[in-house]
Amino acid sequence: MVRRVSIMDIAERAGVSHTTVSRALRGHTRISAVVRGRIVELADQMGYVPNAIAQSLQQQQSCTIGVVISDIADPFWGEVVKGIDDVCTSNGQSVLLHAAAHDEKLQITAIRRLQQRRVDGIIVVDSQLGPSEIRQLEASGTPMIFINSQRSFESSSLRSVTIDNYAGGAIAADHLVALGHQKVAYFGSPKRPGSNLKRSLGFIDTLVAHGVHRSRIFQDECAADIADIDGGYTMAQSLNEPGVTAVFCYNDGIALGALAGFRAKGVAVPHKISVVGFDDLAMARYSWPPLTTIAQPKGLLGQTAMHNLATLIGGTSVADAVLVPSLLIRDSSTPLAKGLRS
Amino acid sequence: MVRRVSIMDIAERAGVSHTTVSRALRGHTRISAVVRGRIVELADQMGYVPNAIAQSLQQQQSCTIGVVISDIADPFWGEVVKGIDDVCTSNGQSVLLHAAAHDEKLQITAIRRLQQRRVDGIIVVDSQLGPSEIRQLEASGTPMIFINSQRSFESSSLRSVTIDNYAGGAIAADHLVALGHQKVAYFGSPKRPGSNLKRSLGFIDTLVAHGVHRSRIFQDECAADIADIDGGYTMAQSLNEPGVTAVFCYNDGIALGALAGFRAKGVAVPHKISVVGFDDLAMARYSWPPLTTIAQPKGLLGQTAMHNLATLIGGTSVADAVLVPSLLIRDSSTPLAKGLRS
DNA sequence: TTTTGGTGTGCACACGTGTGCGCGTTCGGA
DNA sequence: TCCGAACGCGCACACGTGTGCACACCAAAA
Repeated sequence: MVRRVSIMDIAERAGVSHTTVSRALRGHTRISAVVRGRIVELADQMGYVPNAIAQSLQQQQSCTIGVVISDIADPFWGEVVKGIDDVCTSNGQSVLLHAAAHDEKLQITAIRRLQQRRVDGIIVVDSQLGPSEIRQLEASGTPMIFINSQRSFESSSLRSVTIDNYAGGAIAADHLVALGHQKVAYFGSPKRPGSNLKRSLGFIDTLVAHGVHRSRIFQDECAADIADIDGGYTMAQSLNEPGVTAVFCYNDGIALGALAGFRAKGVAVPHKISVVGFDDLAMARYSWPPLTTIAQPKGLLGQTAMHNLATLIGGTSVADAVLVPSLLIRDSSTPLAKGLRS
Repeated sequence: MVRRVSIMDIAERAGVSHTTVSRALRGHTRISAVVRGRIVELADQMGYVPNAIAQSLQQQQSCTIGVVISDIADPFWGEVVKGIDDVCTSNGQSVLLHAAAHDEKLQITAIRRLQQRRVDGIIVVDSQLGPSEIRQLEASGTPMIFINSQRSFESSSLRSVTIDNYAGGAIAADHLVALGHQKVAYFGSPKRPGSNLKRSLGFIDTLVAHGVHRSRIFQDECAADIADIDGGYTMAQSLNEPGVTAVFCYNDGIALGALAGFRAKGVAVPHKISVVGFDDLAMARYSWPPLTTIAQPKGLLGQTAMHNLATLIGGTSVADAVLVPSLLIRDSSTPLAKGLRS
């Protein structure tokens, strides 16, 4: 940290006390216009940059928001962070970023460091924390928002912002049924048990409500230790239920893998089989064929989290927020061809 | 900022001065073992969390690195930030993130705010700053690293980390010539004039060195006000030089657009025309066909920047770093078919 | 017993900023 | 001319931490 000019330096040059300089620069009343003018000019001329650290110490607030994220390189979370940052900068706050892979220990360490830095609040994206850690955090009193967490909270300082996974599954089912599909599959992921269950339930319940018999709904799940895209590839390869004409995948990663798997197998998408993903990753637009998917409002997720966090910091209580996903129709889903009806 | 226990609180409870508490917790010598034990236990029991803000003020260093980035949602920059964060956390530092779209004013504002926060150094990703702003920053004395900036610096506190764009263009040329292509095109972008020029020069110079006549090298450039992907689409559509069998694109965005444009036009990639991109975006793997590209070492870019910044902060001077890109062969480029030779 | 040296602890200050309170000055009205 | 009010400014403290110096104490050596 380079030594910089302080208000004391300005005070000395102006022949006044540092109190006067502080008041003049902050636009305090009851400072004579001449003195204020001289101080402002002097500050500019001397290249004064206010010390936010000292201000934070004095004001007992840092105007800083901590963000803990599993993988900043993931384009999905990147969009979420962008939403957070947008609201932050318009609030005059800054974002302290801490990456912490999918690991409880690392996430706790990151949160501790942020608390040392006295952030005004914390947003945890894609939390992997267990109940005991949560209780520990409740005790600390720092306002926190969890985005797409798998659990809910009782403490007044902890809130969540999530996507309605059940509704997302239902939307996918509506779409496929409307296209005429009557025998379908769900490609799941064991890595996120909570959201996986909700998406599959919403999907299956809605299919059943539309009159699709349970025996015509197949489920598969990839291994927990491989990348989504590889899991999707494998499940597409090994799918050999005759007559299945559509697949709904837990997320776009699995769906993109499935596209590749079907292509390798010689099964044309969407003419022989329709594929629907979840998330709307940036790359979903550029796959071949472009992927029909249940889009998560990623930017909105971050913005809502930040808004609610600001409210929490302000001392007002807020409710958990649930956002609804929307159907984004591209080219990987199509009406059931006549010949494929079984 | 919630009121938290300070070393003074601990001191009071332990019946010693805050000095002793500070020394005990920092592992200072010349503190009796009994007193230290009691203080450490008390600190733990009272839930003491050291105040990094006060420490920063006292130590005159914040252990914080500022990162200014044009678009955090861009997966390319996300990987770079990940590289920065990796080194930061292992150095015990934190990352203060500030987004600032492609706009000089916003970037300067972001830098000012980081300087107010007294960050130890700043990394500016994809800078759009002009010479006069640069001079202003030199004067401030804050150590800074510019990643993939379009210019170089004289000040000892300002350094750059860039990719060797000329070499990247040359590698693309080598690859296409090796595949037998003799009539090619370059799809450029006017948004980043510096790197665009270097990539095209490296490409063209090397083609000429391989014996390709200049009259067989076509260049096009998209409009500055549209997205890369749309620019690529348009350029592919409007390409009507007969006999061109390969295209090298300024970046993957343009290349992905070109893939779509050629497909819409009924020109098969790679059988009728090979396409090579630049960057290796995450989605380049999942396009159809998967994109051959000149890969930038994105994580390394961030890590190198952070390493050099740490050196700069330590007071030692460093040189500008130039990293070399590498060829990543996928399916969008293929040997020239016999029938297409002109 | 006095001197010397080491050990454990506290005082007081520094870092840079903001603010409650009080003091001196000026001004306007009676 | 006198008095109250408003104005302009500084003193002193607070925020939480770290550290140079001094001081008190104790033990061992002279």
